[in-house]
Amino acid sequence: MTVSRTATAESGKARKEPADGAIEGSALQLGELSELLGYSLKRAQLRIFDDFLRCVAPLQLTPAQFSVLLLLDKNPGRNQTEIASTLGILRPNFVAMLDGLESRDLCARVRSTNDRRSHIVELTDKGRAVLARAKKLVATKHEARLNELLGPANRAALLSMLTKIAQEF
Amino acid sequence: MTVSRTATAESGKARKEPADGAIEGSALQLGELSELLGYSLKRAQLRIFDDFLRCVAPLQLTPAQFSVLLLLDKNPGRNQTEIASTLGILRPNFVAMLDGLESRDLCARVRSTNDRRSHIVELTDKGRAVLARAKKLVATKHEARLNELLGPANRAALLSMLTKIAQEF
DNA sequence: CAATATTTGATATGATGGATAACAATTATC
DNA sequence: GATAATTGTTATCCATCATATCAAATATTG
Repeated sequence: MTVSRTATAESGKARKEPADGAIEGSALQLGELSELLGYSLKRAQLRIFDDFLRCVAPLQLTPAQFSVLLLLDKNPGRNQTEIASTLGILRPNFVAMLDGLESRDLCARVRSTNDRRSHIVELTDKGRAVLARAKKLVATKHEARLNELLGPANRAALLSMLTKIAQEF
Repeated sequence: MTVSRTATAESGKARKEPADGAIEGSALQLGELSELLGYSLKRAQLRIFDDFLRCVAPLQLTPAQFSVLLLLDKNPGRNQTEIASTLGILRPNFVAMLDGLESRDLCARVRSTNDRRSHIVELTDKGRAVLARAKKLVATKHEARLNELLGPANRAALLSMLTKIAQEF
């Protein structure tokens, strides 16, 4: 869409009228943009990711990294291809990502004995510990704030619709 | 998060049991990932943008370009900084974007007479025509399909919540 | 079994979006 | 009139995403 982080401007300064049709000094009219679901979707997503980063900042985890750790925890014994594809990450791009996590000793590649081509990706103890702390931060800071804003019922409805779009649209 | 376009894998092939704990051959467990709002948000956003691109493909407009045209139409007489910042685009990045639209004769930069630093960005006639066609495509193909999936009431509720998150979170 | 095809992780590379610093021209402020 | 701020622009960097290709290992097939 567009919809970058903020790109602040309009610090509220005095304007003079421009003689042509525009209402100067005022905020621009979003118009039909505010009815475009994709636009609000993108802006909301950026906000949520920003807040996620803030909440998990002490652990230095991005949303993507967090999702990998979560997946590793729930799915032991899987190889890179399986993990990556489940998250919609292309195999080539997953290599550097794993390198990052492995270099921090959050997970480890282990050669599979069944298929010596593949690397089983395992959570390390440190990875489990970091994941546990991250989960707590996400739950108590990030998701809790969302619950506060929307209310539990609305939050559930929102999640349900988003999942439906992701799966069925 | 992660959440790329598709990165298809798992083309459904025969597996053999791995002797360790994992249930092979089955899809991976998303686990708590399916409760993470940010995750669903990102996946839904990618789906929506993909569909938008498909629907507007005949006009070769990205969501970002469409949002610019919409904004220009509703806000004549504004300069680059105002347009860009409203959409959350950083001024430097908006230059190339405008270049693209201007080279296709969808809009034009006009030196302001009041402030000769700034460029007023105007929709051209062709820009207006393309925008009109784009609006129709978006309404009849893209948004209509969403309405079909969610129902009008749910769609409105979804939009409302996303806007709230974008504005208040 | 041998030949061929496929899969896995990896590398290189390109395209795109987003962010910052710096600059010339212009305007605002003091 | 000197200094500061703003506008559009360029250059540059970083991250994400996508494709082609490769060697090693495995699967398939004749």
